[in-house]
Amino acid sequence: MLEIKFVRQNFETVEKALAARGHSTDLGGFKSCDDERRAILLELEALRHQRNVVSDQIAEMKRAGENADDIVAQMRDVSSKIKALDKSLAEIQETLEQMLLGMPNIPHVSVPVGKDETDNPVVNVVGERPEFDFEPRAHWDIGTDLGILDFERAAKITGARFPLYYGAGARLERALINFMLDIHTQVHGYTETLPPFIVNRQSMTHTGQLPKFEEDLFKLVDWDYYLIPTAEVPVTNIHQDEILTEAQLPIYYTAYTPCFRSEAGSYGKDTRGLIRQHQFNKVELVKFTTPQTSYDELESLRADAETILTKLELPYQVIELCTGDLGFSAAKTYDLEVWMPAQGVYREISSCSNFENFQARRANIRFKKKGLKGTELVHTLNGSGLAVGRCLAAILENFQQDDGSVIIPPALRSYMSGTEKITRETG
RNA sequence: GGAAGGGUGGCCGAGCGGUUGAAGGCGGCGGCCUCGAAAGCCGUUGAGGGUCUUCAGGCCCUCCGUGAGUUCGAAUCUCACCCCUUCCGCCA
Repeated sequence: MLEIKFVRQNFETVEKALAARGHSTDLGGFKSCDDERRAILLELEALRHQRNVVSDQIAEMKRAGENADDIVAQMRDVSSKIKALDKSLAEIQETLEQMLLGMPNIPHVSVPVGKDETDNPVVNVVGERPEFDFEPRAHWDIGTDLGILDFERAAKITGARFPLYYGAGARLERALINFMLDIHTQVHGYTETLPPFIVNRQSMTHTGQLPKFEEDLFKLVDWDYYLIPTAEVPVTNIHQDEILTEAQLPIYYTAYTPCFRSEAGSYGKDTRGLIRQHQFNKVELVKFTTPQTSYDELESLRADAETILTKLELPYQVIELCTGDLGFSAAKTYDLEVWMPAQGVYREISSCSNFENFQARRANIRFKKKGLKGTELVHTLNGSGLAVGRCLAAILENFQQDDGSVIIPPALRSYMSGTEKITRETG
């Protein structure tokens, strides 16, 4: 959420920034609401002041044994006025709040201007794409033939876009999760967390999924609870309504969780394979930092995610999201895209973002500097480190052999009891 | 699900319907003492918003789980909800 004062004082900047995102906001409505709110507030505070002063008078008169019936009667009037104003203030405040909750973050100055994903510049290309002397097959064919993936039966159990793994496939997924968590905790200094997979409406609002993107979420019937679309939601909300000390920062968390997304509006997209599922596994990285360090922290967060791809020997590229493709809450985002030989394209496998204080303001996460008065909002960041299902898909495709088997990347073998290869027999 | 108790400032904890923004303690900060430190002593120390001012700061409003209500006046009374603890029942 943007600060109301900031929007008020930097109208043109905000308008321009939101336009660059392709966001249409009627800021005129905001202005009149904001003016009205302050007018009401002024009047209300004056009346409250009067009430406070006179109430003290009444107390004194009563103590002195005097009769205060006259002013008490007067105050009855003032009180009902206060009540009425209170109500209109609450209403206008709610309207204003909803407007602010619906406004996306302002892109960082370094973010390239563009209209959609075709304008995202490639920052870096890493690793050697594998050469095949045969036609590389898609991971869904490889996995199904090996007997480690079963999309048909998954559809019987639930429906389309759900995964079912067997044997070495299930084990590979688990190995990837453990591998990623171990690297991030033991090498990169993140604290492992295992958060709830279901969160309440407030948590979803804090990180920006609500109120605008309700249709992307799975909601529980009869509960105001939602299945998490990413660990970002529960983990960022760990510190909601807290005042941290500067010495505590930065805080690094990593979490494995399943993620649930309705994928509304993506019917017909990536209908086959593990790329777009309603349920998938992900290891997430989350940081809480001071405003001064957050952009350095974004670079190191991205490097932490890249480490996983490098160790797995998967070719990938780094792109920077342009203003038109940036997510709602993000000020700056890098995407990591892994090479998928069968499709001949790079596919997103990680998204690393700095939200600056956008989420912190919604979630009320602040910190205090030693010896100084007042508080400051922290900056929050997060990134996938990595999406596990897509990672498994990338391994199947990049490490596939002519005979339909798949080599296990060396870095993972110790997590697979030394298994070097998945074959039809071992699968 | 049944019964009881409780949610107060960074933390712990007191609080008669009217100088209680809130005693006391811890922690933090400043000072005294000391070669230095500890201990001890003294002082200081919440957040959000509005408004005035060149700044420092002044003035005002709000906040004692959340939301309604009673009252001239609510941390204090009433109701509903949420959360926590303990006991009983059930259960992975």
